[in-house]
Amino acid sequence: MKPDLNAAIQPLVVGLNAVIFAASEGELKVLVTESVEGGEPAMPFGPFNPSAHRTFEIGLREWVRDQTGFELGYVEQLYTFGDRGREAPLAALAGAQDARVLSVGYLGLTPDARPLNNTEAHWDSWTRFFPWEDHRTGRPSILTKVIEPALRSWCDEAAAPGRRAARFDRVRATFGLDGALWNEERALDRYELLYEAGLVAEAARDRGEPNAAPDGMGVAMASDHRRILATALSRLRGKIKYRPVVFELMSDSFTLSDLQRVVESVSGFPLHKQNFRRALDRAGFVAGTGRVESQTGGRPAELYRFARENLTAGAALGLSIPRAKEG
Amino acid sequence: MKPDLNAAIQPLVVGLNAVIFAASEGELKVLVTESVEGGEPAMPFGPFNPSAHRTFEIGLREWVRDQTGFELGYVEQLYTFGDRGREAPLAALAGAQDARVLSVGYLGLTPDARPLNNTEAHWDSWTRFFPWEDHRTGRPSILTKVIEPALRSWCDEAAAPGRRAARFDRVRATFGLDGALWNEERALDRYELLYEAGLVAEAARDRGEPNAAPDGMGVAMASDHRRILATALSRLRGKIKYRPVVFELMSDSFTLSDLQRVVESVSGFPLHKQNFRRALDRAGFVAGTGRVESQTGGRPAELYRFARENLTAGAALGLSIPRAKEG
DNA sequence: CCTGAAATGCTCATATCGAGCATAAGTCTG
DNA sequence: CAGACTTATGCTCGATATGAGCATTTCAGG
Repeated sequence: MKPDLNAAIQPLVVGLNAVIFAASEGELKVLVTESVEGGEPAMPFGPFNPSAHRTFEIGLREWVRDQTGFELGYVEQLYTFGDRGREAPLAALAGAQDARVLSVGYLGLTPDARPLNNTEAHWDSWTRFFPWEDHRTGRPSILTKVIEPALRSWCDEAAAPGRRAARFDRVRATFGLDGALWNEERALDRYELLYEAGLVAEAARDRGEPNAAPDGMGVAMASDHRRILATALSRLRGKIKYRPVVFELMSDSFTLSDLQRVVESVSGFPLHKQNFRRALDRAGFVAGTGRVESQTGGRPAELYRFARENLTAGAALGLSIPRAKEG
Repeated sequence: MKPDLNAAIQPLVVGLNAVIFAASEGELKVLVTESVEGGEPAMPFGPFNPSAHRTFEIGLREWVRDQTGFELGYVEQLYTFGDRGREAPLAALAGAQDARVLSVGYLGLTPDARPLNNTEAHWDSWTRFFPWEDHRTGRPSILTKVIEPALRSWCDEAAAPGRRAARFDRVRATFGLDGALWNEERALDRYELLYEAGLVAEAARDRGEPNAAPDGMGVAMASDHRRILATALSRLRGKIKYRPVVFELMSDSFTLSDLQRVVESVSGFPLHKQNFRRALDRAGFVAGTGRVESQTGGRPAELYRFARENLTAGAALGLSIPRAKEG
């Protein structure tokens, strides 16, 4: 009955994975490193060195600094990935053999996409990896033209009628089909479902089969990095609603339209401008600075700043996301 | 620049930690195992064996089955704990030496506190460990009599005036002092703050000092298990609001008062009965079964069941928590 | 000075929320 | 067996929040 931890000392490597988001020109970007051997893009990751680092976070910050020259700001732990089968692609990337690889994923946010000190890392819009998640200019055509038909036939492929129905229920809820609502927070569920249905390139790759994914399904990433990115996007989309984390993505002063563009880029939906402002106002998140920004193309906009001092007072710490009618 | 994962192969043990909640008689209970050597209660935990288990979840389920005879139902990953300093207490518990110990914490929910097949594990109300979190019958006196004064003087202990103010802001927001609202989801923040302020027994214990915590601050647990339990409680309190997870704690049929009691026990607050029902109703989460339960002490209550079939249809998947005025 | 583009201000109908009153249907007590 | 008590359940009302859209303001540029 007595647990014996020593029994578990086996080849085991813990990696740290960072999904780092920044906003530039109203677009949410992610820090991407081109992988060394494969042609697939990856995100900053590296070993956790237990003798050097007192905590994961310390290790991560050092790691990211070394690899990208970038100093992390806000950081939170995402998820720990430990399924067998992650080794192969990671070993290819990093030279580790015969060891089980666990990764602790972290989400990092930072005000702006500062230039990087090396050429292997760059900022990329997340939409490259998840084109079906961007509804800012209407429902993406890839959904209607490719994904929905493919998923429907994937449902039909199931053997038993019961399993067909179960598959379809899942597809329906996840992708907002047949009247169900599209929930932007379920980005991870959608990616996992697409993987299961073989509609993203990683699915066949991980089984050693030739690519069978349709065109337009976004750029595949090394190992399970795209899954980790989906985890981060889902988390951020959820968190933004109940913690004022967007401001971690903004610089010191910004116009309300800037802020709105960033929130839209995160959530993937257009917002109703007036209602967005009203909500901000009520929450007391922002305070005017008196200065204005006149390069707006129209009436100059007042510059605002994040009103940290009001935070403890207010009740709700979330940003309401007043979706506009799609368009 | 090329990451070398092999460099990180060092004594490293990954443990799995399970926080298992069940509801019995309207109380949320947690599965507690008495630790073998120390006198402190612990929660089921054990090594993750990478060669035997394809995923954490599989390892965890097996582990819990062996250790408690209990079959897990709903399970979700909580957090991975990796700070240095966790080894000492864990080594004492489990005989591991000289290795860095990481734990992947999991939250498990199960309908009812079934009897267990051994005497080392039992169900315990979470309130034993966090008495300050139970506001069902009003603000707990330990808050007013012990915690608030102690925290205020902890604030004053800070050297610089700026640090005093920062401490107080944190205390105020975390514990809902001076007009700020008590947010039940911040149970983890509260535990961590109490730890930092030396008000829970673990704080002095981990530094090898004699206990300095006031009486009534709940039962200390082995290693950082109480922190993990706080993480689980926070997570559950949050999750209940946007996913219908409460039903994982209910048996097949239940009265609405049963359900309400469980939600109250989770959130630590009394709810407004009529509004709670209205919200349930609107969300379409429950369906009447026609049968009634007459052992209520008053008018018999209809028995309801979780209406899984309505789930995909509805928009909001959360349970609204209409707090009643404290009392 | 007229026009287009944003920014900003305001209104209105509707939905939701917090609170409390009222009624129903059992058990318990004398 | 009536009346008290207890819990379940139904319903209403005012206060707020939300979704939608119209109106006005203030720039830049011809």
